Amino acid sequence: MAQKNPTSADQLESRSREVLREIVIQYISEGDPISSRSLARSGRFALSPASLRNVMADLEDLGYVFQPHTSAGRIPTDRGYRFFIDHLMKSRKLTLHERGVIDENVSRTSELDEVMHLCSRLLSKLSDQVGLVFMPTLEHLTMRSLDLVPVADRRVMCIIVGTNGVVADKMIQTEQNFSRDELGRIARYITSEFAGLTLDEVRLRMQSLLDEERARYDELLRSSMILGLEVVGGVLPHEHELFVEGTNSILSKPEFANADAMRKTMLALQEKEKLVKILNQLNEDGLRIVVGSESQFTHDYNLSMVVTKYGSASRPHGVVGIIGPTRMEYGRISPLVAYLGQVLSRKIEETEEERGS
Amino acid sequence: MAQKNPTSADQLESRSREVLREIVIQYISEGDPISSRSLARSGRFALSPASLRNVMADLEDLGYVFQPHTSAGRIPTDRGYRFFIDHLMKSRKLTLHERGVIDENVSRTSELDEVMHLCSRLLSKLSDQVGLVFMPTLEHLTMRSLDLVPVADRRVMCIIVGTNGVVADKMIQTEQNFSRDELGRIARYITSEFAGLTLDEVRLRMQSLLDEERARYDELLRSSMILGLEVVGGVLPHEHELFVEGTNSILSKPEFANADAMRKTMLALQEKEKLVKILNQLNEDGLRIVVGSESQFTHDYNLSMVVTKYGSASRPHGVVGIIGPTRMEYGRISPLVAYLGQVLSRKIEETEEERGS
DNA sequence: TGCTGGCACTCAGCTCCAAAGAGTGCCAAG
DNA sequence: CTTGGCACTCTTTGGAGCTGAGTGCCAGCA
Repeated sequence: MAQKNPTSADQLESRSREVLREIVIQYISEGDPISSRSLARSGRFALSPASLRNVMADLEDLGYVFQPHTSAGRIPTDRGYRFFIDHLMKSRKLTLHERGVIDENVSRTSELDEVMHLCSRLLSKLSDQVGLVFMPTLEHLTMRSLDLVPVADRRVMCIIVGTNGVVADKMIQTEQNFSRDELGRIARYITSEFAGLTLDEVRLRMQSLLDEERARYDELLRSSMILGLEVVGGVLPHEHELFVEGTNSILSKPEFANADAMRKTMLALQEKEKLVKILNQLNEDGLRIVVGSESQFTHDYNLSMVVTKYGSASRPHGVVGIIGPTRMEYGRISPLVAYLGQVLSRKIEETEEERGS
Repeated sequence: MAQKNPTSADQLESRSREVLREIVIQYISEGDPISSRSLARSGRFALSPASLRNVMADLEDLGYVFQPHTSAGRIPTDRGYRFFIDHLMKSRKLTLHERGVIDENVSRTSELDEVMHLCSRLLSKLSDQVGLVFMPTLEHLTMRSLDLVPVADRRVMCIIVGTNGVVADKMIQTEQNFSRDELGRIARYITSEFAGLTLDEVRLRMQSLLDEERARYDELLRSSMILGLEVVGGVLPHEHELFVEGTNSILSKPEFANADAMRKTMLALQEKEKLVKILNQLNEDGLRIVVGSESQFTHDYNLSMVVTKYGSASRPHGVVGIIGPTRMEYGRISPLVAYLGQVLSRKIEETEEERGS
């Protein structure tokens, strides 16, 4: 019997823990409700099915497992998964092969944008789930230089290079027509004046400079600020960029075998804004696993996420991870995500150093 | 009885034509096999169901319709659709509303890339199908100017502006480190030397210039050519860009209600390379409708396309259209696609003129 | 000759039922 | 506390039977 109450749940009787673990593991690999007999057959318990049934009934009372119908085996609840993940799971190490594939691929690319794209593809492929790489707002990006290139009548292409190697580009419409030389002068001015600040800070200072007395008679200053605000002001194209790769792989999962579940899932994955919101809310460092009902987003859909933040130690950068059915191999996927987080972070630090020198 | 043989099919007896037309129209709107009775009920024929059955049997012999099983009504075959499209279909005019939505939206955007994106969204929304806009290779793009911006150690951002307003950007790795000034000089040199040529021609001339005697001692020339070839040589990022918008909408079509069809369809839509290949093969001008089995791509999937080329009169540009289940309202969708093709073309011509002046 | 009503036939889809199988819960005995 | 046994529940599967929609064909009629 369970002498623990549901609220102080992290101390299940040792036997119950083992049973719960076995249920989750078996369920993850089979996908069917787990019966007392199949637990007994596993050989992991010196107990008869009847005894296991008692334990299972307790686990059900505590809300860790449930039966889809009276005469069926047990399936872990989200709560059961949670407990499994927090206390029972043993992460597998990465295989040499996985590590090799990642290292090799990543070493071949140098452009940061590409690396991120690559990572989401790799994640998707290696985990057979949907890979995510999220590159958060550039508000905190530190500007290293700005370039302005005339493209057409009153149309200017802006290129902002950040200290962390991220490059943002944006097309803007200008009020007046600037010549190539004027644009060059303005860009040099802005670079010299604002390099080293975050875009947020740049925006603030530009605004205040524009309000100052000096802007009245300093033509270069004024047009620079007006143009600059245009650049920094709006949403940059790369902002909130979210790579979602491998939606296919999720289509063949048995939990989405019926058309309705499939449709719902696909629609959910298209709602990037919602996803971005959730990802933005993650504020702990390290690996984070969100199980089904724990999040607004994954709530309805039997979806879970395994994600981690990446970025240089000094400056958090974004979120990388996978999204897939709640019934997934957390033990295999967690180290994968963790490793890719590390790889991305290292890559970013490398680029920063390179630039620093 | 049909006195025509299947091969000279475009001259069906007038009555058969009407029946086929009615079958296709009804089937498109209902989605269920069409019976002789429901044709009779339509009031369009002064004939009894029994007589219509005879006509239908003829149409079946000629391969225009088929029965999913012996005691079911008739469904058009791909061949039936083809005949309908070529000879029987009456295109509806665009509604004021549709026209309004398109005009208003398009007039609000000026950036060409954005316009294309917008068009695929509009198409998808207005047709409730998957919208496509395909921007073909830039090989034939005429270069107006080139800019080179240093981004990091041996990394350079290139911006090519075409005479038609298309802007391509690309990040390249260089052998040596160029200063901002050097890059500026190189860019100016290339622009002055090659503006007005297509990228293909640019590539050729650069290669031959590099092989010339002069390149031995003219340092600027040599490094310009090496860098330039790097820029023009590889595949540019925008090349083959294909916007696919509104995959959601297809998910709720009844023909994809079962999970398997849905999965296949989604997978098909992800295969952009294949799609690009098909789109590239379209070489007729004007509206083109590809029905199911007529194309490699749409073969397996019950998919059809309605597409048209767009671009200025002088220079074809790309392909715009929709993709959806074979059972779709061709009469409503065709003018929509045609109109969007016109709109895009006009937009492109406008940008060219603007630049020409 | 062409059209039509009638009729036999086919077939998908639904409901109903029975049997099988998988599992559970509970109890009494070890 | 464990366990074998047993009754019970519930899903799944398959078959039988019925219904309705539709067809093809034929014979009679204009």
